[in-house]
Amino acid sequence: MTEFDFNRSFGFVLYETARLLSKRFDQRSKSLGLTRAQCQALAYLVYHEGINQAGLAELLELEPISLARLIDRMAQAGWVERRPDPQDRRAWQLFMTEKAKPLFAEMIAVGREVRAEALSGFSPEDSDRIMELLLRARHNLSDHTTELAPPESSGPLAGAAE
Amino acid sequence: MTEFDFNRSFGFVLYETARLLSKRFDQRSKSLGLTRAQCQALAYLVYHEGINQAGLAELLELEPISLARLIDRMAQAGWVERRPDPQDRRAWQLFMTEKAKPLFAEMIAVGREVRAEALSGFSPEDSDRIMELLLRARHNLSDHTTELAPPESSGPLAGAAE
DNA sequence: GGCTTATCTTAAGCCTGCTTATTAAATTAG
DNA sequence: CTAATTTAATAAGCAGGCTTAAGATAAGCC
Repeated sequence: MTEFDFNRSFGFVLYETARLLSKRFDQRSKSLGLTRAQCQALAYLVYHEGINQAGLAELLELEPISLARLIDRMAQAGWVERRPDPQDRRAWQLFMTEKAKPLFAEMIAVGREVRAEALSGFSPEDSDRIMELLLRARHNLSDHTTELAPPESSGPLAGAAE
Repeated sequence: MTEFDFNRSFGFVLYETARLLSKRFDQRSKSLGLTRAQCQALAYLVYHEGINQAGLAELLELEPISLARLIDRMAQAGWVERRPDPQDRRAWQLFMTEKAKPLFAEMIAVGREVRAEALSGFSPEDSDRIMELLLRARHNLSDHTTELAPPESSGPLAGAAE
C-alpha cells in the first residue's frame, strides 16, 4: 500500500516549481531593483503603452487591485508613470519611464539564466513539450478559455522568449 | 520580426499556471476552512507526526519562518498542535489534531477536481509527461539537488496522488 | 433628461512567501 | 569546562496575491 504521495501531487508540484523558480529570479534580479512580478508587468507594458490598469490586469490575468498596488510600487520607484486618461476620468494611462527602458536586456538575461537552471538536462524536445503542456493547462485554468492564443506579432525583441 | 512573446516566457507561464491553479484550489476549498498551503502542510504532517518545524520546512522546501507563521495560523484554527520536544528545548513537535483528520477526503477531492480542470483534454500520456517534466524542473531548482526522489512508501492513502 | 447598470480604481484586511536579524539552546572544538 | 559554532524558532518588514466592498464615472435605456 503506497502513501498518498503528495510529493507527486500535481498541484503541489506545480506550485513549488513555480515558487522556486520565482525565488531564483528574484535573487538574480535583485541588482536590477525589479522583482519578477514587476518585470512581467513592464514586459507587457512595453507593447501596450497607454493601456489602463484594468486592461493590463486582464493581460496579466490578475485582479485589478493586485495590479493597482504593484503599479503603486513601480510608480514610486520611478519605473512607471500614470497619466490621466483624457477620455475617461476614472482611468489612468500607464507608461514605462525612460529610466526603465534600459533594463530589458538584463531582464531577458536573468530570465534566460533561470530558465536554463530549471530546464537543465532537458532535451530541446522536452523543453518544447513542457511549454506546450503548461500553455494548455494555463488555458484550461484561464477565465477566458474561449479566446485563442495570441498570434506571433511584431516588436523590438524578436525571438527572445525563453 | 516577432515580439518578445512574454506570453510564452517559461517563467511567466509556469508562475501564472501555478497561481491560477492555486486560486481555483482556494476557491473550492474555502468551505473546508483550509487554504492550499495549509492543506499541503497537513498532508506532509500526516506521515511525519512529531516532526519539528525545521524538518517540515525542509520537506516543503520553504523557509522556516514562512512555515512558522503558517503553523501559527493553523494552531490558532485548531488544526495543528505544538508540543515541546522533550529532547530539545528549542524545538516544537507538530501534530495534527483530531479535528483536522476528517478533512483529508475532502482535500483529496478538491485536488482531484482542480487537477481535472487543469489537465482537461490531456491524454494519460500528456498527464504523465507534464508531471515528469515538472518533477525534473523542480529537482533542478531545489536546494538539495543531490538527493534522490523519495521512494514509494507505505501509508493509508494508497494511490491517491493526482 | 434621469435612472440603472457596468466599469475603473482604490481601501481594508487577509494569507503566503521572502530577506535579514535576533534569541535561546544544543553541539562541537579546544 | 569553556568558548565558538551551529541549529530551532521567531521578529520585523516587505512584496504580491486574494476577497469583499466602496466611490466615481461612463454608458445604456426609458
